[in-house]
Amino acid sequence: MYFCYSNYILHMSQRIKIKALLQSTQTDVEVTVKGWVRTFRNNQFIALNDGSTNNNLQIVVDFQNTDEALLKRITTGAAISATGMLVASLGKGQTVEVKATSIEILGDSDPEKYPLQPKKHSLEFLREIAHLRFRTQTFGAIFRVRNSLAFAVHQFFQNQGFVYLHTPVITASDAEGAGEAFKVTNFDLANPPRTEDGQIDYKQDFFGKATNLTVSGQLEGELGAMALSDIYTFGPTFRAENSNTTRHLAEFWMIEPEMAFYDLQDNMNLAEGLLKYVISYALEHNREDLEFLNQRLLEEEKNKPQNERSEMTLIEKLEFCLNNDFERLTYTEAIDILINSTPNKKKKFQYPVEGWGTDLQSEHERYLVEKHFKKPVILTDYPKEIKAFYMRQNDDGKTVGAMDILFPGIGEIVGGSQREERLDRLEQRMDEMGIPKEELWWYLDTRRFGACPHSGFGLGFERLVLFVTGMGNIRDVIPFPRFPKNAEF
RNA sequence: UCCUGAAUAGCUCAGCCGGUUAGAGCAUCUGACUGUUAAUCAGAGGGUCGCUGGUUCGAGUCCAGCUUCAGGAGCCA
Repeated sequence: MYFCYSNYILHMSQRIKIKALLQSTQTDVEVTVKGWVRTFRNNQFIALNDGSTNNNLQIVVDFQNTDEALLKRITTGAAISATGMLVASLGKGQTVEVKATSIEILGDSDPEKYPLQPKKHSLEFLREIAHLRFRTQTFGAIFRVRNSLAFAVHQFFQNQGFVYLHTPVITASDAEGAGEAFKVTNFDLANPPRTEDGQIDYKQDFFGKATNLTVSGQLEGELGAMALSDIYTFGPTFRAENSNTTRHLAEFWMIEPEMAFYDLQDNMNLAEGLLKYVISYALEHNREDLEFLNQRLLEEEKNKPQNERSEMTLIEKLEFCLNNDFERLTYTEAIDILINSTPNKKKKFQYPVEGWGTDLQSEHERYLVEKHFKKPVILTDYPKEIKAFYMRQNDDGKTVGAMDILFPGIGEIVGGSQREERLDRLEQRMDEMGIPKEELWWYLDTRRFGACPHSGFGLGFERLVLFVTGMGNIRDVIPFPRFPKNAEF
């Protein structure tokens, strides 16, 4: 249904979303609202929320003229429908309220059993009741922001003529080396068919070969880009790593654009542009939610010692991110900075930075982003030994055209590269790294027929949501997180 | 997977050097009050102290193993 706010008010018989109502300037009209009771104060005031906004609508009940049995059923968590006059509020804390003429209980909520109380709950507890945590202010705000970010991602790419490409969720190639994959089979696991030498006989499996859930859509994405020019994927990705951290999930959503005729600079420009676009979109369209999350973070950090608190509030951090260019430097330059850094000289790093060639540890990345530059950093041109086979080899013979974007508090949010388009160089690297060329014949075909310079990257969607909402644990920014020992709900 | 820490009422936590009947705040229930903002006031109910074993006259407390959770590390997005 297409609508504007004034239309809303005219259709009195219809249910009105609370967001529209609170924005309305019209009062003294009869309205019907439906939602869930957050609290019922003083036998008189219902704080009603329907998820359209973080703010509650106050429903005033004439308790002296209302059936007592009905009043008893207005409990935290109950779904109700309320009809009454929208009036200017007599109390403080809200501009308008609804003076109810009738209240209907749509769904009771037994207060003895309903786990959510009108009080602060720990994020750990809410994680255990993830099916109900949407009903809290924090999670309502998080998932509205997540929604906006997802929409903005599509809008950013669509505005530039990118094609949204659906790469497969089930794949046969495990050659990418992007992490442990979950196996996909319809064998009876207790008794799988075996070959004569006792190996599991995947020829008899559903796909006639061993298959797994995708760990990346990149290789297929490249195939699309070699005809459509600019594509992006945005879908679920699966990693069977035994990762138990605040920034890893076994099932997460990843955005992977691939662009023909893009070099590494173009690639970085696109990634930085994307991040800034979606952040500004959220700031514009989710102001109230972000202000709530901003406040939540301030409250949380009150309990921390001064030196552990953020220098900027959440919203300041997001705005700062928009108003400053990301710092771009090479891996080699980063190593120089780290070697000469105070913590390295004072041996404060757990892993001392001794020289060129090793991968950066989290503490090194954090130093660069949070202490040295104090803004997002793009690191480029890593040693080829620590990067994937498909990255374009630089002329120096030791580095590749990789780029990682590091964000404060998150670490790596984007990982990408210019792709190696030269067949001989690519095959040579695959041989060196033990990647089976036969399995990836279709990938190599793009280098045989009309190869061209091209680039792409992967953006971890939940890490983006983590950054924008200021939350600390990735398990709190996806509705139902999957991680080792947990696939509840 | 490794390191550190934790697990006590529905939730958040206290419980000292091992010692009688395990406490508080909030929530819930009952009553009072009725323009409240996590309402307030009075009262009540609510516990296999994560699980299994061990030490001990005696274990919420000490020891071992396991499970789960949190934070950090690795793998990465």
